[in-house]
Amino acid sequence: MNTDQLFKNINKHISLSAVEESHIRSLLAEKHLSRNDYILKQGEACPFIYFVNSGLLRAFFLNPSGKDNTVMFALRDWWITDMHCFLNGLPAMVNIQAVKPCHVLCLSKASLDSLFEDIPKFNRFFRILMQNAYCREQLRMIQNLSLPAKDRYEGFLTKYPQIANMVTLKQIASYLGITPEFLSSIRNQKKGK
Amino acid sequence: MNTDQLFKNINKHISLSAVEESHIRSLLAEKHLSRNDYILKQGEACPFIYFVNSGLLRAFFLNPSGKDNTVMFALRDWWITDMHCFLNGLPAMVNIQAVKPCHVLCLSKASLDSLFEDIPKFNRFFRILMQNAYCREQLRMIQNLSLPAKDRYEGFLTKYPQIANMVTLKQIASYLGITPEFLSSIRNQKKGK
DNA sequence: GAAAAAAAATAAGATAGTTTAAGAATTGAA
DNA sequence: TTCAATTCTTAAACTATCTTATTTTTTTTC
Repeated sequence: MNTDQLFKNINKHISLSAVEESHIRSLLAEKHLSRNDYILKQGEACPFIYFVNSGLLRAFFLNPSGKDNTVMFALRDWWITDMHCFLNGLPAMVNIQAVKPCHVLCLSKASLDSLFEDIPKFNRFFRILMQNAYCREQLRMIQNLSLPAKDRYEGFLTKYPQIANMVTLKQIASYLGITPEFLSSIRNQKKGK
Repeated sequence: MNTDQLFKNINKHISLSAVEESHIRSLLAEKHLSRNDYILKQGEACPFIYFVNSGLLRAFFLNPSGKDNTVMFALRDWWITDMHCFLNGLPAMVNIQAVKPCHVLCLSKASLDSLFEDIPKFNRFFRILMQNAYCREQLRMIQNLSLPAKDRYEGFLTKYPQIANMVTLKQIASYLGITPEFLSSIRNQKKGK
């Protein structure tokens, strides 16, 4: 199991001893996903948080009438889960699916809780993770509220150029909260200029 | 300085000794705000996080063309700041203004950092605060993307009935990302039924 | 490398939400 | 208590975005 990327990620914020690292390693499972595989489905239990070693995942919500809304993408070096349901032991609200073949490391809720107890500074690490996630989400909210679709699209291209290159127009539209047809027409306008 | 509410808030997640409580108390300042007073203005420094002892605050973003978007409200027992700018020492992106007269406790970034060092379990407390904030924001994002304005309005009334009673229609519209005129017409439709 | 499947483009008609503007109702400050 | 300011309502014209349907292009699979 390759955990280099993971510990590079964690050590950005706290420093772990070799013993602590190997303790964490003992709590992890790994999973290889093919394109389109699901690691989480709406309505099912959500006992894991995933660290992305490689590949690209997409979390999305299907509303009762089948409309697809992308909650987030996760590239290499990102953490992903349905946080609310993971933390509170609730059935998942969102689906998480591999957009590209993925290699992920899985940490269960029980293991995470044990880390908070056994390695107290892990609280600090996760606090920073949550701070960043909250700020990112808040910024997205401000932009969704204050900008028209075209500007949101340009913001997305600037902020996540790698992701923009790996996902379909449909998935970008679903992230921006517009229809693929409308995004297609936005692209077309831009070309015109 | 009345800190009962504050420690009730903190002790929901960690338990503090009397010594720790009085240490925290020594780091706090308090502030009384009249209606419409600002505790934060876009572009200015954002060195504090505020705990609301009483009253009601609103954080909002004014885009270049003057459109007002409400980022959050904060009632008694809530924490509020421009989190991204507070944590990273950046000029504020949002304004925070008293909707009703307020009594708030102020904690500086430097004091918060010192708490993370001196009372390590404070990391746990703040982690949980950030988890909740992130999940709340994510849920709001899903609803904004997947629901029409009328449903978002009903969701707001159900989730925050107290706030709905204390703020203007204009401010609710600004939170929902629609114009006051359109919210007024939604209200009118509902009355019709 | 060809057939099948999925994605993207295009276009016309429909709708949710905005803009502007004016009058009615509330609210706040003196 | 009154007056000025703000907020709320209403309505018509307008626009961004959606829906539906068809065609073209790209991708996947056998």
